[in-house]
Amino acid sequence: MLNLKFIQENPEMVIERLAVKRFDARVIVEKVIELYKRRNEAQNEAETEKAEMNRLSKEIGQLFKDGKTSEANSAKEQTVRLKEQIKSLENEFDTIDAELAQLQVLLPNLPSSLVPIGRGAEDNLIVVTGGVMPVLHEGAKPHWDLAAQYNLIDFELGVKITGAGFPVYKGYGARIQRALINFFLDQARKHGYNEVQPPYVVNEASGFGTGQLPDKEDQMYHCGLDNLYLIPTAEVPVTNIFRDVIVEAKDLPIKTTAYSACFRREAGSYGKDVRGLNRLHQFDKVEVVQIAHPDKSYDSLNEMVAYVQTLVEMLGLPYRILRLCGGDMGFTSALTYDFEVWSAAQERWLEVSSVSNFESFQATRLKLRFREEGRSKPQIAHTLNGSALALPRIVAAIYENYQTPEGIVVPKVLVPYMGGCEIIN
RNA sequence: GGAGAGAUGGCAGAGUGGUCGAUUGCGGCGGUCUUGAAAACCGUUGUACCGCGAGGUACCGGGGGUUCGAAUCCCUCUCUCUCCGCCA
Repeated sequence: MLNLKFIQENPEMVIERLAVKRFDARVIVEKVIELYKRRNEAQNEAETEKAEMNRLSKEIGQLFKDGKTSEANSAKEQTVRLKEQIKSLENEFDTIDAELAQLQVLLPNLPSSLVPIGRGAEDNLIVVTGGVMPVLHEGAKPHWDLAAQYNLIDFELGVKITGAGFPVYKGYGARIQRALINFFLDQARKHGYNEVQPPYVVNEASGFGTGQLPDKEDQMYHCGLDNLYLIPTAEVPVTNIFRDVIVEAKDLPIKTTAYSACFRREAGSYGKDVRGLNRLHQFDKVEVVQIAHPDKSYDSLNEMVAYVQTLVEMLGLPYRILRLCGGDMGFTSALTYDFEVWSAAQERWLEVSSVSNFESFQATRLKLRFREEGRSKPQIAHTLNGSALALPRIVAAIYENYQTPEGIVVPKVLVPYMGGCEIIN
């Protein structure tokens, strides 16, 4: 979330930048400024009275000690009125403070100056295109047919056990999942990411820290009895490792990776988007997260984009990298690059990764700070994350792009992870 | 699930109504000493908000209460630990 003082000091800039995200912030910003001022006034008055109260209390204590009971008792009478005033000022402060907190979470993050103007997906900027488009043989099939033909994924069985969007992977279909997870984790480790295994269920504070709550609870599965949420991405538990933490500047950037299953309710999705592996309620993903110095966070972002690029290239998939326009970006992001791979039988691009710099937006919520050498005060850090990578659409593209009349060829880098299997048939 | 104990600064651990933002130890930082280091000794060492500043306010798990005054007393919630039971 945006810092209140920052909003108060730069109202026009906030309104202007948020217009890029097609968000009209004027009413909220003006309200924030007004409330902020009133809150400060209440705080100042309350604190003045409290200082007086503290002074009186000490005096009364001393009077009792000295045996001057009647003087002490008359001083006590003075405190009655003070107490009332303090109480009412504090109530006012609390009320305004709560209103401010509510407004504060309504404002999205400011987009970086690199963000293209635009309304939706059609306005995203293609910054890189790579890989070779495959030429499929006659009778090539979409991945859901291939999955059935080679007995790799059983969608109906998932429906029976749980419901739509929870497929059962079988045989080589299961093995290639595990192969991809291990491949991605090994690559991340080679690029300096520390591997962790986080919880798949998080509490409210964690959901708030990364920005899923309070607004997007309908996208997460909720365990009502315990008031916990199934994670929609490992970003949530991994980034929350650093909630309420002050790190040393010399340790930045802190690079963490984790595999997790991800759970998304995907309320409102329908049509061809949900066919096969295109959109699932449970899927596997390896995530990379960085905690960065504010001066260096865009270096981190570029590094992460370059890293994800190596992954799709090693898998030999045709891909493109998009810089998301203001209208298509997420609420919490300042700059986002999406990776899409070509799914040759569906003849469509599938999003497989989203790499974002959140700047101080999440870190402000998380109270994630760093301390510079010397005695300077802690400052808010920057956070970034990216999928590296999300499995289902990668699997869909591999099945479709690598299909031959003889079977599905296993990408070279995965063969060692598949016990030497070079073709699935 | 049953019974009990507890939650204090980076960590350990005192503090049961006032001078306690909090004894002390360890760790960290600075210094003395040393060719250098260690040891020893001395000093220093939380965070947030308000204020140009001097300074003020808040924070001893969260919330509420008693009191002129609460880390300390009361209520409540959450969490942790120990033992028993169950179980991967």
